[in-house]
Amino acid sequence: MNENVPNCKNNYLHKDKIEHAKSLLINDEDLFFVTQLFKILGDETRTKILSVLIEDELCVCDIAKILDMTKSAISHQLKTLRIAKLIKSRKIGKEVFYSLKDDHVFKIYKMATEHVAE
Amino acid sequence: MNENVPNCKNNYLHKDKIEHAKSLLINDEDLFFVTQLFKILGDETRTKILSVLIEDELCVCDIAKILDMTKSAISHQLKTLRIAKLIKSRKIGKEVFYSLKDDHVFKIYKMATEHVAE
DNA sequence: ATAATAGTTGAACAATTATTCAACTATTCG
DNA sequence: CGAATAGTTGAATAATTGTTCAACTATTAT
Repeated sequence: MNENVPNCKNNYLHKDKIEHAKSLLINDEDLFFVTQLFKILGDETRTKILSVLIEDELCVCDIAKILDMTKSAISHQLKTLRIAKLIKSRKIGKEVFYSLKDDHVFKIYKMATEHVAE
Repeated sequence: MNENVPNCKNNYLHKDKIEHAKSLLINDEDLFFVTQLFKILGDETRTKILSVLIEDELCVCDIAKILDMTKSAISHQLKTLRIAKLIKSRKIGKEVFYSLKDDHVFKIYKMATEHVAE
């Protein structure tokens, strides 16, 4: 099943190292949620949407205009962002206004930008 | 081309808002690099690899054993992480040891975990 | 009530990508 | 040298996913 098990003669040599590293392995629950979050942030359209919502709420149509994309495409991505609890919405008449749920995401972006800036 | 342009009667109403939001739109270069980084972090295998490299370098075979995956799969992902400059490698004999390049990534993870923890 | 508009939704399509497989290189050891 | 081992690589496959399209709901205005 796993080609590696019978090989790697140095197994005994690195054994302690491996055991210790195993204890550092991220647990399944954290892994799922953190990876999920990064997957959501790893899309250009969603990043753009979040960036224009920094200071104020916007309706779907506004966002579509700013990004020069269809309302449908934007709506799909807004749904993804809403399910991930990164944004929230409120309806006024026919319009639905979206805004950021908290500033955690921007701290993450800021940190990522710092990393990238090097 | 864009279904939205002729619609959205409230254009005049939200005009200032839209213009201001446009100025907040993340620029193309930052967008590319930040999204690229998050794409790389948005994979369970890569996240696991980074997590086991927190404290010490490991060879490909060690990582493969810890994650119970083939050396080939691990090697492919290590290459991705190396190209993204998240890890570095050094060769000793037949073995190639991989380690984190800096601790930026873990600050990002830490922040993401905090976000997720809510 | 009818028309117009804002937004949502599901299916289809296209593009991306993680893993597998097999073949390959490089290094060590007998 | 030849055998064994660590790791890499490219092609193929399978799964995921972002956008489009068309049809739909909900709200407003005439």
